[in-house]
Amino acid sequence: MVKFREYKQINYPEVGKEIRAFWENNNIFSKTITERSGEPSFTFFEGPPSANGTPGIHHVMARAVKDIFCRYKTQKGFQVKRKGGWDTHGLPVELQVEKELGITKDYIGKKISIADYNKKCKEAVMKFKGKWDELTRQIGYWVDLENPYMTFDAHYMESVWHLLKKLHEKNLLYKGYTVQPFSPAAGTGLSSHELNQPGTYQNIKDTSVVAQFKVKPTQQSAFLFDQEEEDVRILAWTTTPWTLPSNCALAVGDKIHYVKISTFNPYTYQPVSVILARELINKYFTEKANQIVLSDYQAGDKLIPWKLLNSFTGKDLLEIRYEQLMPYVTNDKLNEKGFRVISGDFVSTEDGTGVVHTASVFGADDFRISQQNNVPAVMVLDDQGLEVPLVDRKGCFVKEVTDFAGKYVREEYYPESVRQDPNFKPTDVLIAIKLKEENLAFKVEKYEHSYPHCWRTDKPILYYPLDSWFIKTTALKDRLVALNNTINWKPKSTGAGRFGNWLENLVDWNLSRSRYWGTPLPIWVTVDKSEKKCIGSIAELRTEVDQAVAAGLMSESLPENFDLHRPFVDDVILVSPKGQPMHREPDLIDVWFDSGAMPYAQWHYPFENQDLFNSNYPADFIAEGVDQTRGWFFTLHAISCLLFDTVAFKNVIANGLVLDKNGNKMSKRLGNAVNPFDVIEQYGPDATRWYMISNANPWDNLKFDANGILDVQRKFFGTLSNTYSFFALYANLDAFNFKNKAIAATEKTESDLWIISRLNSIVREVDQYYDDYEPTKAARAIQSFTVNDLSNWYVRLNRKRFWIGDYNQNKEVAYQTLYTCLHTIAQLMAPVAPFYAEKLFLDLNSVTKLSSDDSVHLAHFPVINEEAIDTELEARMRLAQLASSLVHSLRKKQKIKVRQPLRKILIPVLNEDEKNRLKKVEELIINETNVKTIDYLDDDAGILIKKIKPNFRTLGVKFGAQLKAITPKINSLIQTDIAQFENDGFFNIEIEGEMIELLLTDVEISSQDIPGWLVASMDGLTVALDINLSDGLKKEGLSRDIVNRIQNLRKDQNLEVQDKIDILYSTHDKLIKEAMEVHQQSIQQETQTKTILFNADLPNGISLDIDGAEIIIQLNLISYEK
RNA sequence: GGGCCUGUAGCUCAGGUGGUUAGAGCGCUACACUGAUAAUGUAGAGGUCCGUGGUUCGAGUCCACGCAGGCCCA
Repeated sequence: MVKFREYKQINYPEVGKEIRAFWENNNIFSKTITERSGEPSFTFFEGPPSANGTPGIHHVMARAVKDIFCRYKTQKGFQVKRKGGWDTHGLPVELQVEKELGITKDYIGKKISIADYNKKCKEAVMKFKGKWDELTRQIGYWVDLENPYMTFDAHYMESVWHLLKKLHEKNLLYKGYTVQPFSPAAGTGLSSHELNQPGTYQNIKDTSVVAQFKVKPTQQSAFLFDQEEEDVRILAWTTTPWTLPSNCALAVGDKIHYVKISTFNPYTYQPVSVILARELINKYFTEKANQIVLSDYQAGDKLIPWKLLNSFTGKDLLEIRYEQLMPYVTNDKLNEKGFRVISGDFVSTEDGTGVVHTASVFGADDFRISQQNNVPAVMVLDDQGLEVPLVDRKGCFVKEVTDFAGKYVREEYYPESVRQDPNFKPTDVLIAIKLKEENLAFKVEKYEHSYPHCWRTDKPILYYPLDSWFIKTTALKDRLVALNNTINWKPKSTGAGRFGNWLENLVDWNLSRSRYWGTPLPIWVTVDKSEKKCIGSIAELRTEVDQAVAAGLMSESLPENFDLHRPFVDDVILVSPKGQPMHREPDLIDVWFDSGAMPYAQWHYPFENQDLFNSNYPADFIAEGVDQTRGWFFTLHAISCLLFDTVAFKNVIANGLVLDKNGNKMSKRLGNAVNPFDVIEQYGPDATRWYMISNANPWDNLKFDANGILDVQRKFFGTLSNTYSFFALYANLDAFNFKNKAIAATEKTESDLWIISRLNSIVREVDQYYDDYEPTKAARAIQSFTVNDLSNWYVRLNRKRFWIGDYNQNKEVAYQTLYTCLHTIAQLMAPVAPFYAEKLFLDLNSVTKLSSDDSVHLAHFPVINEEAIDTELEARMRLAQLASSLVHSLRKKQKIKVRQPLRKILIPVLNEDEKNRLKKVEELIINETNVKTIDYLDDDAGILIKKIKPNFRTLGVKFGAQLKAITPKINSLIQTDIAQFENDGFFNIEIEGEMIELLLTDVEISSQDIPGWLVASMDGLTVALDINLSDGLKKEGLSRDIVNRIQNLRKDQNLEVQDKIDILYSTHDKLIKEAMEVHQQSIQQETQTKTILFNADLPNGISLDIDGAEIIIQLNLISYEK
């Protein structure tokens, strides 16, 4: 006879290990996929982590979320393929290798070959793969770890090349420039990482200029002109005067307040009206000077008078045109679209004038807002006819800037000897002098600030336009936005706000990276840049190389297993259609393109697996951290939209962060990082997952506190396993195995029907929540059902059914009902707590074999039995719970223990419906509260005291402002008023001399009190309790006390539940003796006693105290009889 | 500086479409229960719903401006 497994206590980490072994030994994960062959597929994309660091606790969270929906969809009958993946390229890997080798980027290609360097990178990137895989298995995240995609794999890279070629064919790949840190002295660009090296930022003194930009009178600027001939100028500040010839726009802050001030130029003494931020007035003008009348001013006066004329916001200034400040280079395009005021989100009023001079090619902000506002750059054509900026790569002005041609823009670039010359003047100073003379400068001064320097040469860097390859994402911006609107984002705001706004302000995707370890850009160009080729596959490259061999440019064909990485691909020279040699563009592509390409590259699409790809694209679901919004979420979306005109994913959860328990970010440096392995080892995977999911929505930040896991263990898992243990204990005693068919509903008790109704309601609810990607709500609903409905109500009410008497149908119904609930809970909780759910499922099935599935994760999601849902019954039961709770509270107040039976409860009812409802749950209330009868008090007698209160919802609509007067009137109605109101169905009251009519729907009437009774009420239900005790009731109460004492004795003597006993007793208390005699039968039944005999002399008996009276009991175990 | 999120009891969190007495669990205190027992029940204490204005008969909820924390971007 197989029995249900019984446990003394549950060791949750052990459950994790045991079930993991079960899964691995029985290939359950792969069965969940193979057994769903032919079913519709639900597609999930795994966002690839980088395995060059160890996993953190937040990965447990992220992976739990992914896992939940994959398991759920499998339950719902879908086939859910899940390929693991690794992000292997990129800067972090390079940096780690450089740290390990103790080298800098300068060494690469010199002291270490690129080949060796990349070999190191390849080794380093998978350093912690073992740890990742182990954690993945420990937390039960089911994903194919055996055949993951790797972004450095040749097949993967080939697919990436294919995508790039498709982009090229669609004319979405182009070469342009971005503004990046550049060191003219070293002749090289600097990465943001190099800029973050210590010592890079140094304080230097620069010549700063506040320049005057003359406003053109137009319709937009009309409000700035008080007189026709007024000289209105916008003041803009710069610490890099050498960029002023390249000025193309002025940036203001939309919300910043600006003013127009009438004054005189301090260098030319000419009258002028200047515009600057209101907050910065006293930086340029003194209060004292404001006292002076403008017309009193004489050229050369020290104090320059000023007068505030006008005030407005940045928004008002937008699109105003001004005259070019230093017109060395200009053209029609510039005159048409340049030299206007635009909005800059970075503009502040901390320094300068609140207006920022913008030279699009010499500042990162400048470049961005110029692009966004369609402002052209100030450029000239070089010898080859290519557009170049006004400063060359050595840091000198080009010849077109006639006054300063050939001069270094920063004095630090001059040799020391030149700078020592007493007559030497830096270019910035020369520019400042010129501006002063031409009435173009308002203020010139030295300004000390922190500025980045090149770590190689120790000279200041420039922000400079450098060549880059771009994907023209802006060309399909509208489509990107439109498709995004079809994606179901969790939470919504991340999709509409964070991601949506990002798409609205999209700039082209800069693909180029000047690095070593990554996917090389597959573009070859001729030296004169007139011809180019984009290669889309290895085969294509092979063909091209053969042609190059034929042309004598290459010595041999491409070898088998050619590595597409640098440096090998750099050595490939192709031949152009015109017979010119072609060299590869040296850049690598952005690693984000790698990961965004995973839907295609993971299957080596289109070279292999076209069917697999077609049936698994786009993804139904992905989930990653919210920090991926502009990372993976974007690259997936962009590639998919640009090349396939579809979304890459239909549903997405953007997780929040996992913080420490105080809400601080976890970091290894602060020592507050939580090691996930320790947590799993200590608390087990299920409680950890359940805690993370049930505590807060995944998209909210989680304050991780291990105490929370303990709570979850105690509250949810403890209660659930207790309930199972309770079931197993008695089911084993009665040899219950669910072999008889399910008993009909007509044979069930009210509470059986109720819990099954609740169960079905909860199945529906949980299904809905999972389907809506609301794991937190699902987990909370399951927990609430388990703890509140099943354990605290159903089991509590039905305890006796399980352990009293012989096996009968009533008992069997109870077993079946409880079994069904536990079994269903196992299925519902399986996505969130896969291990324990499995254990519960297996333990239950081991005896009954009701389910043919080997695993809860192979079973289908519970089917809702709509007929079992009885909302009326659920409402009744709430009423019973409420009534019981009220009686308990009355007992409590009177200090009458529950064991003492009471005669009667009186419940006032307002109508027949309410009475019938209560009658149906009468038994339950009686049992739960230990009273003999319930009487119902109709209102006919008129003795109920009623309470009336306004129904603001209806009154508010009808009377609005009069409510303030009506409310106290209603509250002050007396009993006879209420009775009349109820009788007539309406009631008139006088408000400010006006009669108004109230209807019954305008108020809520409830019974409040019964004169002369002990009452309690809540939510409209009132109960009254009769606390008079008859002798009979007292004896019955005593008999229960006696049972209690005997049970304690049994426990003290370590008797098993099923052991039978005989009892001898003696007492001098008359009432106790009578109680023993009157209730002998029930005492015997409850305590498994065969015979009870009175015996005055019990030397070995145990003396017990019952409310001050003594009883001596001797208890003998009857040897077990077959 | 911009976008987005969060702010409700000591802690973790609920609070469609505005409705007057703001809830739950944990923790705390007291009592009860004692064959689910490392469980359970009942009651109590605990709140300027981040602040300030506004809309409204009525605001935790709607609007505006702030403050604090966080993420991303600059």
